Amino acid sequence: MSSQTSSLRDRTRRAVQKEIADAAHALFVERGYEETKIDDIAAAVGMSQRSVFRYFETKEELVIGKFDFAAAAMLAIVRDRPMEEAVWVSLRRVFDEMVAPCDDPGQRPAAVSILSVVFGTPALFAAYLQKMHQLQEAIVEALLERANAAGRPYAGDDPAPRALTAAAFGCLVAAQHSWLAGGTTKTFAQALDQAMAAVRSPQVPPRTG
Amino acid sequence: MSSQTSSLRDRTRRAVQKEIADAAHALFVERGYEETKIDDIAAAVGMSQRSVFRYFETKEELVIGKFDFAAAAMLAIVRDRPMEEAVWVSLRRVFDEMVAPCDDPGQRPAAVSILSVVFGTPALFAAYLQKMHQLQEAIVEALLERANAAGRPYAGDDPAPRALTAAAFGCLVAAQHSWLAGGTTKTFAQALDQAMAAVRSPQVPPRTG
DNA sequence: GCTGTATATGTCAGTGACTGTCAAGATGGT
DNA sequence: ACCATCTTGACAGTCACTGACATATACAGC
Repeated sequence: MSSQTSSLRDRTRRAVQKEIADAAHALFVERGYEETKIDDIAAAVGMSQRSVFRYFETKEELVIGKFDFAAAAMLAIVRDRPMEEAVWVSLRRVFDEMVAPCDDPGQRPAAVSILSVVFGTPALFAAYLQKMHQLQEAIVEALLERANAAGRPYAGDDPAPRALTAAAFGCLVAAQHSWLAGGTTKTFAQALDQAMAAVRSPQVPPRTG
Repeated sequence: MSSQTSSLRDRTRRAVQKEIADAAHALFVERGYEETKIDDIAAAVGMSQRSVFRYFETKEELVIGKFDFAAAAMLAIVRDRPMEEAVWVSLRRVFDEMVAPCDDPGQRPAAVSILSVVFGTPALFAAYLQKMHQLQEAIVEALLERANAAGRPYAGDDPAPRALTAAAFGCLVAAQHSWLAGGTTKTFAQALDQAMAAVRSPQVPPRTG
């Protein structure tokens, strides 16, 4: 019952998890998500089907589980941003966690292939939207706490924080869609900034043609 | 091969569909979605499991298929709104199709029970988000066509229409969530108006020149 | 009425994601 | 070396969903 932050067993577990996810990812890109059976993934890593499900609750988690890492970092960002900062700006900073892998030359190919599979597979996309919604709820919670700490709490039934966060996530997904559809020519940061500016332009709207 | 808008067979098919959906709905509310098997629904309407799947592609469609009706009406609204109207306002009018059942005393109990099941069942909620996203895409398409018809088309890569629509749908879902969580005390129209106002509060008409 | 064609339905077998269970094996601490 | 704990494979089972085939029912023309 050692409560180490990272025991040996924990580390090996993470390693095996990564190995399975990588093998699955490769197969998904190669043959497609639906066409790849759990047995194929199990065979690729030399395990039984049952053991794959001991590391991932569902097939979808093999792909969208990658966003769980970002989730923790995003919540930390909400808390660390200056309390006076406008919510919309803080949310944009939160999304930097999603932007980074897409615009970093090293991680970009992997990020694009993941997003392509997600956006190209209805079942996966539904799971992705759900995960974003969970994340959204957690961020709303963090925003409420931040407002409390700042001494200006929201009214109990004020829909503003939830609505703003939902709108921002809408922009995030819309930006991902546009960015992928446009052949990922510009940076994802640009696509996201444009989308978010279209909904809530800063004080002075930039020249609109 | 009669191409009537509503042949006898079409009508009986709709009737059977409604009968199945109603039976399923009752069982879902009574025992819960996951606990209700397709066989239970089939037995309730005196059919085989196979026949249920001839009327509904998936178990989820038994619930969220109800939104397909609204979808067609919503697209019509986009097209019928004055072309000068701000997109955000048109989207609010589009959502009237979702508001009506929630605020009409006659349909309200049914609407609330459906939304409760959807928001209370992760698998269903994921499917719901996906369906809203499909609807969203269709509405973006309609907005683009409307802009074309008005003589001021969007630039090919302008993320504004998609971002605005995504943000509006975010508000819709957030409002539904708040409305349900708050015990449906106020009207849903109020909840939605508040949410959408929080994102684009005083709709300042863009100074184009 | 009779017949041919299209549609609706039941039955059966099968796939694939996922779960519970149990026994055997590997591991880590003492 | 020993024991508690974790890990694994094997097996059987559930449930959503699909394809195939046979049968029944409906609707047409004659």
